[in-house]
Amino acid sequence: MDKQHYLERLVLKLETHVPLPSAEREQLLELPLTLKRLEANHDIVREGELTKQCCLVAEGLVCRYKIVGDGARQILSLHLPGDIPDIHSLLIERMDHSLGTLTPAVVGLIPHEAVRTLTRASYRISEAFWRETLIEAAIYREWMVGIGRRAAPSRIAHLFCEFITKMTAIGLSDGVTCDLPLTQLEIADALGLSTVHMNKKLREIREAKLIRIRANRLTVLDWKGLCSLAEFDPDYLHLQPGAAKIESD
Amino acid sequence: MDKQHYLERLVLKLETHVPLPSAEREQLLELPLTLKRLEANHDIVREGELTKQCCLVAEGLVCRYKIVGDGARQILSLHLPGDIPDIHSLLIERMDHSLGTLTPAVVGLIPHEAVRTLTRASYRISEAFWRETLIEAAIYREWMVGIGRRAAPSRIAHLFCEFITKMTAIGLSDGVTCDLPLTQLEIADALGLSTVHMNKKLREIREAKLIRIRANRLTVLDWKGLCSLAEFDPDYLHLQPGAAKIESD
DNA sequence: CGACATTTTGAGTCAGCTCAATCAGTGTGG
DNA sequence: CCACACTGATTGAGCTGACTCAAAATGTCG
Repeated sequence: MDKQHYLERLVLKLETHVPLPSAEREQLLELPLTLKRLEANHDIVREGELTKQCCLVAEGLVCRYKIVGDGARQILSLHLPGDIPDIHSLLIERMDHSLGTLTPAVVGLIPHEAVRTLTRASYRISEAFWRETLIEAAIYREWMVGIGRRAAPSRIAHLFCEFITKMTAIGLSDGVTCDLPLTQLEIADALGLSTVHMNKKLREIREAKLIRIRANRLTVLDWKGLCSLAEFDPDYLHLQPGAAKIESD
Repeated sequence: MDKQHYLERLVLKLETHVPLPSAEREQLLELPLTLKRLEANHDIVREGELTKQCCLVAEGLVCRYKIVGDGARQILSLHLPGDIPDIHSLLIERMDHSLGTLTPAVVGLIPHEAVRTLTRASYRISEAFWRETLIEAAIYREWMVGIGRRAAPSRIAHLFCEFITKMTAIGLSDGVTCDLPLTQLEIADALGLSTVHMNKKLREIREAKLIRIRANRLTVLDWKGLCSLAEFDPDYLHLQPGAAKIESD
């Protein structure tokens, strides 16, 4: 509801690595934001479109995806509140992929001009945004390794590790349990798997007592075991050096 | 040999989208560059290292890669002369992957401080670098789609389309033929395939008379056919709007 | 010519796929 | 409260693209 609150989440994220002087922080908090409430599975921007604004995820879960010739979808990234998944459109206006909601969501649209004014006036702000896009690229790399070189169970476990780590970092999880508003089809589309195979391997992970999933809620029963199956090492997320790491037991 | 020449290639690339004022161009051309000649298959930076400099590819072919637990390698990107593959280390010093040569190469090391001075003084320069990293992210996305959702022949064709398009963009190919200094093992590692399977599917593409490969040289025999197999649409490379596109026939 | 890297081929196996039901949960209208 | 519709999860039964292992053939280069 509260624009200020949503922008604060953005600032918090941007300050993960380097704190901003209060003048810069103020400017960010004054960014013009047009809030929009969206249904689940609603496209925010589509491949090919030219954009003059970018979108801050305020509530809900948003994903980036592409559809290939035979209709298969590859989900390329997941975006939690505080993210501006299309901040890149500031410099590359034509979208080479689509952005859509996975759950009912609230997004805040911000005109490029407003952001550009800030990034051009302050290298600290522009570096903070730039850094965010670099971390996203690091996540792409990790996903690529997973899709290209890891077996299905490992990939699935990796997604859970990453998801709960990111949720914990923004205060939406205690590191043990969190909402997981994804269908198995969506997880499969993110991992380059079929639903059926996903389902079978997911059951194995459940039966190995690594996690529990009930009513869109993920609970980690054995963090160490899950990380080990996933070969999960959170370094690539480049969270704050002193950030609360998820501890096992 | 000529530092000036290598930096000019960098500037040319940075100016692909927005031309730089001559003052900025001059500053870039005066960046301090320590040239280093490297063997093939030599690591430039390794995962986990902290860096105080970044590396301009001057000659040769460089790749980014990660090794997973069972020893498999995923090649994450290929870098041609004019690239600074680790420009991201300006803002994220710890490497979450390795960078190595695929051929004998010459790289020019540039201290972060020198680049930072320029990016902080000129938003045009910082935007140019930022944009390069965004285009690289777009390439990651396309690779992810390929690895996750395309069959082997299509993936292989896609790599050739992308490679020759990028080589053409920097003047190292006429759009029909170019050096391809990659072993089948390396191509397989970039595509998330095994060498054996790669080899068999590659033969099919050759037998379909789409390409010819001889002595590390790739020749496209049927550009339209190759693009169609690959579902290749060069938009994601975000080449200059007016850039010379490869035409069929 | 030898030594080594790379490519090619064959044979057998398996992870992951498709197709086709079935089952469970959640609404919705009557 | 029940019947129906719909979405998502689950299961079973093949099928096949891609993998591994192993060996042979072909380059390449000092």
